[in-house]
Amino acid sequence: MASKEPNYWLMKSEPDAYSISDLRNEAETIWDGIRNYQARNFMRSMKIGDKAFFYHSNCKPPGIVGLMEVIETKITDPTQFEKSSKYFDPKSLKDKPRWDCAKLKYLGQFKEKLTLEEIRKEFNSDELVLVRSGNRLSIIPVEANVAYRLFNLLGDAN
DNA sequence: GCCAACGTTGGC
DNA sequence: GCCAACGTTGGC
Repeated sequence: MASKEPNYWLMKSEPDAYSISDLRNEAETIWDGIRNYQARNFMRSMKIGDKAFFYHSNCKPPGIVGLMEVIETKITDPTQFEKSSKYFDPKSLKDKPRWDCAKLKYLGQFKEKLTLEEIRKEFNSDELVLVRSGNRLSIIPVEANVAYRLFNLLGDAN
């Protein structure tokens, strides 16, 4: 059976909390700590083999820094049950977890960060919701044609 | 530090 | 079900 084209995503992380360097060192990670239903639902719809742009948020300047691949899905987020975690959710039940996530593997880091400012020059908010002012969604679907244009802007990866 | 853009919560 | 109050995200 021929493999399907991957879907593309953009996933935000504050580099102070978890950066592309951290992922490069660990090779793979579960994307835990998502506590927004829309973002969770997007993560639920990820398929193994999908690609995701790693976006550094809340830093100067924010932008796309690397590329990842989805290697596992439907993982219960363990932090929801950890009392000491900032992501602890007292309303989540062990036999009915509220939060789950995907596992991502490091594919590469781009030689140059593609900044939000540069992305704004190329895309409007209908093409890529990331550039909508006030956008807070931490996991964003990316249409294939938008992904190809991003790759053109990004150039080579290491 | 400010604030726009939401999502969530809870009273009614 | 409405909506005011509140909290969070994240650019600037």
